[in-house]
Amino acid sequence: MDVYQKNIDLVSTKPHSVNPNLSVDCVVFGFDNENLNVLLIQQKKIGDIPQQIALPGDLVLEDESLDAAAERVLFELTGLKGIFLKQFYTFGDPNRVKNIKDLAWLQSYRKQPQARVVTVGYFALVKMDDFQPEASSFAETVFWQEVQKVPQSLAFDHNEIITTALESLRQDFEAQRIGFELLPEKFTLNQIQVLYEAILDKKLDKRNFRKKILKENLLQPTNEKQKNVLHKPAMLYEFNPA
Amino acid sequence: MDVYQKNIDLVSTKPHSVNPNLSVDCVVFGFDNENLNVLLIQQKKIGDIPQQIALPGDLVLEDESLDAAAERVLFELTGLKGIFLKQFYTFGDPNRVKNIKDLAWLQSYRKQPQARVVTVGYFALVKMDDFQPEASSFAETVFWQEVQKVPQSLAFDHNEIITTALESLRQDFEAQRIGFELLPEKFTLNQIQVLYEAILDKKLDKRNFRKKILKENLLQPTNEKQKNVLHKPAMLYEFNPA
DNA sequence: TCAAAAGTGTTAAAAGTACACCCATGA
DNA sequence: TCATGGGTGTACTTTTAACACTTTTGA
Repeated sequence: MDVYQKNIDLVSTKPHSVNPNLSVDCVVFGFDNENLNVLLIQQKKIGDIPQQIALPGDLVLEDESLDAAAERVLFELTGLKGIFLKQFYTFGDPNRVKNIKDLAWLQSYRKQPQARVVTVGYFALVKMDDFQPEASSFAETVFWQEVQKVPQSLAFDHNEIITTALESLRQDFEAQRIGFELLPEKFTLNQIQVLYEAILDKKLDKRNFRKKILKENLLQPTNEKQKNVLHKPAMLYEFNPA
Repeated sequence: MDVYQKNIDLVSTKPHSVNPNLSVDCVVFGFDNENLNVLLIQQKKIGDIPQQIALPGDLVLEDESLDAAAERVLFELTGLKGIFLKQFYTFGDPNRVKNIKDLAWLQSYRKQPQARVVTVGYFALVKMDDFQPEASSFAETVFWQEVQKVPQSLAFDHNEIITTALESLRQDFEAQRIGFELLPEKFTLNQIQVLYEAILDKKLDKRNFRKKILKENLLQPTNEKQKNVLHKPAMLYEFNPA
């Protein structure tokens, strides 16, 4: 049922005009069967100002929901779509886009570079080799960066946004059993363990981990094993939809 | 260390001007040793339009952080201060203030009644008798309403905001051991249990609950008992700061 | 003496934790 | 034959869950 069925149209702003005070930033975490990465862009070069590294993010359109804005902005900058993005926190320090390091970029890309911008943070978790990011719009390049190796000098307050997103990711991960989507169709138990260790950033006991994960009855063994490995080949499992 | 120490002042907006697109709404939960309540306001009467019930909330000032805005707005409408408010979600449906039922109020109180407004939700949990709310600004009255008895017809999307706030409250409550602050200085074990049951909205086993809560070593018995009760008087406990 | 809430223990099942050795493979 | 990661079981502790009767008080 549409709560707004009785609405009258009060919108006076032009369709597709941007709201200069409201943006979204997307923290897309990617797993490569080894490390947890985050998707970053390098801003296009402007004069002789050093190019900054940033999260994909941009202003929201006036007639667009926040969720839709996150999806659109991620697509425009990185070419990625079909990613489930979840809102996690809104960053509203009045000075968050007032640092001198960000001035040149703001003056080049924003009609109101002095405007206060509140940004709504979104995060997602994907399998890296399912997506081929391609830079466009004001992104010169797009790349995956290991979470532990993200430079401490991102544009705006993007380091803080990533830190907060990581906390939300871990909370969600411990609460629910998400994560199998991040593995190949067939995978070893050790691959899952590496995934869990990457996200939670701690070592887990092999035997206890296996007991726990198998007890959930979400995995079933295939009759295949690893090939061409320099050790005893591991059994391959698959996700059991049930 | 101040991240923004190198800032230059880029603000062109007038100090204390409001941002027409950004608001905060406060969901203050109160406990009266019996039920969980939520703090609501009744809007001031405008012509012959029915007065609506709403959450305390209003637009954010241009040079104000979101946290500060939540604190200020709550104070302006209800007189309450010194309450720890926690951000929980941002509501950004482009039509969330476009329902006809809200039109008269918007036209009376907003310079740009047609503006799209994104609202940042905050919640808090307090002991009801620590605070005496007093209506001011556009609130005609302020009152506590039992959570189960909140009318389904609040202004804007405030019913949805309360529902989401309740989920966040419960999540926080199960995760951490908050909640003792909501009781009188000396309290019975049953009072704590009633509090837990009110917040989590489910019955708990008396013996198991007592075992669990006492094992945490946060409570110590006083040598007082209830008086003038029509049954065996209960031992009074106090919070043990340690 | 009655009504009302206080107070109390046991058992069983489930979940978590710590820990060490043999196995299968390719080089 | 060696290096490498795969694979397995047990004992102990902690946590959770289910469940019923006696006690103390004021009316």
